[in-house]
Amino acid sequence: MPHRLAVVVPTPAHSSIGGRLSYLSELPLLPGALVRVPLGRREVLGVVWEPAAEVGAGPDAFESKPIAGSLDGIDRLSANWRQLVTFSANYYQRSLGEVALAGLPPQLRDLSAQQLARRLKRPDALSEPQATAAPLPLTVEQGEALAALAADDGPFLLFGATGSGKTEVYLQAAQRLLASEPQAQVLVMVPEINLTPQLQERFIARFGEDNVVAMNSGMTPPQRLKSWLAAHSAAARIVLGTRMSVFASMPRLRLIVVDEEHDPSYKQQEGARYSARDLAVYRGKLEGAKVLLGSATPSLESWQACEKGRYQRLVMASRVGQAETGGTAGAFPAVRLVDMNLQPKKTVFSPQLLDAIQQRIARGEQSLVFLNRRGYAPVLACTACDWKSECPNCSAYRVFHKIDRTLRCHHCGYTERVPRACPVCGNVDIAPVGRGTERLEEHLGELLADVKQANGEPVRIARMDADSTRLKGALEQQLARMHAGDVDVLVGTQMVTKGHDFRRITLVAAINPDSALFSSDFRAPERLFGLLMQAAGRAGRDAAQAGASEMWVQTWHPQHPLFANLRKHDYPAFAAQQLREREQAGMPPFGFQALLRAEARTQEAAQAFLNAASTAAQELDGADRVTLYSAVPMSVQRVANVERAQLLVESASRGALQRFLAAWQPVLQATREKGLIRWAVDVDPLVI
DNA sequence: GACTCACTGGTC
DNA sequence: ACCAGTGAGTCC
Repeated sequence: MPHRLAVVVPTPAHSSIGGRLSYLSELPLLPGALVRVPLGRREVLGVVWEPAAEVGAGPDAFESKPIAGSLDGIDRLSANWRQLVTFSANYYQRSLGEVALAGLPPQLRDLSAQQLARRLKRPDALSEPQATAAPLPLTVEQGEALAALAADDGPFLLFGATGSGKTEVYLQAAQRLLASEPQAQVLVMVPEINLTPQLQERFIARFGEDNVVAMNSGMTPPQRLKSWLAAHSAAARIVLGTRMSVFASMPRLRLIVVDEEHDPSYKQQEGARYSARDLAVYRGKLEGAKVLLGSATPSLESWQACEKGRYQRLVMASRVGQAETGGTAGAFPAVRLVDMNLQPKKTVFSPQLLDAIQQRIARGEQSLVFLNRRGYAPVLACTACDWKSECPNCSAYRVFHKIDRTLRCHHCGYTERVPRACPVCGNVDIAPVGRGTERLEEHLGELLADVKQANGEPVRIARMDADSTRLKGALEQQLARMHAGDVDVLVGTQMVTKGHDFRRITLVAAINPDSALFSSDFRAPERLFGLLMQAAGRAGRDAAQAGASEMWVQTWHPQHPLFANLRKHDYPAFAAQQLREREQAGMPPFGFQALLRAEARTQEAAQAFLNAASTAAQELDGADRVTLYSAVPMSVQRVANVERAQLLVESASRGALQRFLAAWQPVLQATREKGLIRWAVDVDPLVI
């Protein structure tokens, strides 16, 4: 046993063994090698992190165990990959092992050596890559974007209007790269699993099935292992995945595309809370790969980076098919604001909007109506006493789902049949309050009951949200119905506004987007503007109908400045206005934030931990360059009977914040509080 | 984080 | 006597 290995294993940062553990090995395994090692009574997967040392060279404070085996059949992970993991772990305050193992397919851990060997041996049916689709002709703007991409190092922000053909730019950028560098690999990230299939189809059509693999959490473990191995061996040229794929091992990575880079899904919301978009930029620099971020409504962080010259902006302002005919912003749907103050009380669909929808039905065109709330009603209430459908485990109401007569908590999942009578006073008259997509669909059905299509058939209304698409294949089926023109009006949550290329839609309506206008979350306006622009982009994608397309917004605040910029489809003006406000307030991207979150049996315990951590922090070097706010309950204070609180840390300097957090870590580990369940640091949080 | 162990309180 | 639930401690 002459060699000592430093191995990272999946342990949390706050567990006294968050760093490297040392094991013994007959062979001097090199950094990046995958090993199976004993940890307590279990056996876990680990990665060798440092060159092997002779036994006796280091301190012998504890008894090192021998490794249980090594995964010889798999190439070592590269120095770049390990550096990406090291940076991520440091930046997001997590252990090396947790980040490293999160980037590896779970089956590597579970399979025995023999099973794995069999997997590796299995010959891939190496058919000739069959690319069936030819590149599309480029617009002038697309051509210019590709030329700029080739001429510089980046990172690049492709600011392209919806329908301007960003995907074609990604495809051809990949194509040009692969043509000039036969060994190169490309990583393409998308925000949601839902968006992978259609993009995957386009990439497969262009590059052939063998060259493209997908990576997302919806895949089965064997599929994930297969994709990972294909990327790791560089057999797959293109990896298409969700945020987790930023950690895909790709030895010849030369281009990273982050589509819809503004999308909050790129921020992991539990465990290691990394931003895949930000890590993509870091990884590009590290590996010498170009980074191309794309969006019609970029994050203000990326927009500001362009203003400062850190990112290079590529602009595609016109829609494909309109640029050539000399069309301008008129090609985008006209924005119609409905002042709800002027409507009769309790109006859900204003008469104007209803009329516009009916006109579409008569012309055989489709409409899309969205409301950011699923279920029938967000609350059920007794009309006699003050009972409301509160969740017994959370500080939130359970949502009424009429379809199966249940009350469901959207936070902890607790579900019950709707009571026949009020559980407090016995009154049988309990009523839904407010509305979700189910109720909206029902209401619209009543309003349009007598309306007929041109052929005399009744109107077809469909609903699309997380509930209606839960079953396997349901989403595909609903999308197919929509594309086939079997639906006249589609009611849905914001999921209907993302990505899908519906050709026959000429009207999009936001029923009640006002809550975001006055939210305490400083990013709410940014998200709303993006959502509405994106939704508007669903309308009039077929050039012939573009002129008659409309985006309707029902609001109680038609004078809000956000809508003035929306009318003009003027993202740059909106961004400039928001950035001025952010700068004055010292908010991101001008200031930097981190949250310390705590979960405990009681709210007092959670806050006591945070306050103790805060007090201890005052003693640290560099504490004068950060601001620590007081502990506050989270907006949903209790989930599944766990009380939650958080503490905000701010600094004008990213570096100062990073240095402070690193110094704080051991203090946090040493802070004990009775009743505390767990805690975590969230760097660059999206939701405060 | 995953796991074990020791201890508690409730039940037949 | 036998559990489920919980809190504390360990893991190279």
